[in-house]
Amino acid sequence: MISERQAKEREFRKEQILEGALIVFKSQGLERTTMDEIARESDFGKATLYYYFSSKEEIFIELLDRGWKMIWESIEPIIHGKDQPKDTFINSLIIIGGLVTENQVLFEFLFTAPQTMPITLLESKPTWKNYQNKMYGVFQGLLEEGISKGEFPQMRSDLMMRAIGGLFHGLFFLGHGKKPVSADTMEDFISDFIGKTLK
Amino acid sequence: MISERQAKEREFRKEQILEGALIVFKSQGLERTTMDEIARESDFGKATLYYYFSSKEEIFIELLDRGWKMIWESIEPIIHGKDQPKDTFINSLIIIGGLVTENQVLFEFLFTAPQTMPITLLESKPTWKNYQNKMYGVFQGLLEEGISKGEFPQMRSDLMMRAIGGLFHGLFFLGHGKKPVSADTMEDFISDFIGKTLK
DNA sequence: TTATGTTTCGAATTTATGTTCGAAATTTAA
DNA sequence: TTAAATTTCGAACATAAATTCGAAACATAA
Repeated sequence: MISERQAKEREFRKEQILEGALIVFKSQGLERTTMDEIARESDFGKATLYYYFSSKEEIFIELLDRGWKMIWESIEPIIHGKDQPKDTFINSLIIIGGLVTENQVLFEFLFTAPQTMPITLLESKPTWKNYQNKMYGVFQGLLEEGISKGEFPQMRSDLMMRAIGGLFHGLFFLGHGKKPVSADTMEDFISDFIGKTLK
Repeated sequence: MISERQAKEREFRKEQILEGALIVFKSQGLERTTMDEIARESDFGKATLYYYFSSKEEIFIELLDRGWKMIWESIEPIIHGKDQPKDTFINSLIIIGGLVTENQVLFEFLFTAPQTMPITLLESKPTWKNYQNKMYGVFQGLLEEGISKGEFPQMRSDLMMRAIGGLFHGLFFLGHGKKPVSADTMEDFISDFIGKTLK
């Protein structure tokens, strides 16, 4: 039988492991990350990792699930608010921008990990993918609504969605050199680019 | 001693191997690609691959080198032409767009591979990276020149470069689902987006 | 034809690393 | 205090896949 406190400690240790794993995954990617490195980084024995997680993939997936859940939950209230599409859209982007600057390492991982992931991990219909789909769906819906109401200029919303996906990606990488963006640049970027393009 | 014809045949076989490797790398990434698969795809024995290349990484690098060389050489004449910055800029993008639609598989690889690549492969200052840097440098230079001449609206050229990097990336992926873009979409995209934003 | 150079590849070798095992350490609760 | 439950982890195991080996096939040129 596990007490409340024990459960909390167990959860805390999971988080410690996830934190260490994030650092390694972010710099090495799924394949090149070894359980030895995660163990070293999180300061547990390698076998202990298997006490908390059943495999390396599970750790990876859990990072994505928790991260995307956080994103979704942070924009949900705004989405369900009563603002006009354009305001909802821009406010959501600003919220996400804020999260990103708070949490560079995590977000760089969230936005880039899916591209380096084996297809098998997508076929299991993971939780994080649902949140991601919901989010993209909402954004595209807002764009379309905004266009039909004349709040946005006439444009192909699917193309614009591609651009936005690319833009968020571009926040982290210039060209393909690995040079993370600063908080200021991020602010500038949103107000400058989104502002000019959509207003 | 190797005759001219032998050299050509050898080069041809290298190309066969690279062609097979591209298919596998593109769908599996560097890590999950096995020499067995490259051998099967290119229809050589596994050991034969080592006769032509010294390692799996070398094959990967050679694909990047040849690809980026091709991009650079295709825009170089335009860059050295006498057009105004804005025209040079847009024409270069159009050229690249053309190459991309001709060569989807290769370009998807060229634009996405660097993100999945171990840092060690970047530390060796590879040839392809030089071409890439030259290209980005030229683009940023054109932007700055165009801004100062009033051909482009006032903007922060470094931010716009980030956007452009992201846009090219976004051509291939919507969100993070692996759904390559069609040739038409690509056309639309360039004329629609670049047109609206820069003109 | 034959000797020399070139190319091919199946099988063996090596290495890296994900996962499991089993015993020890620690914590909990009576 | 002590026994049961929980947590920890070093060492062993298993496997996949990169690379090498060595011999055979093939081509070339005298």
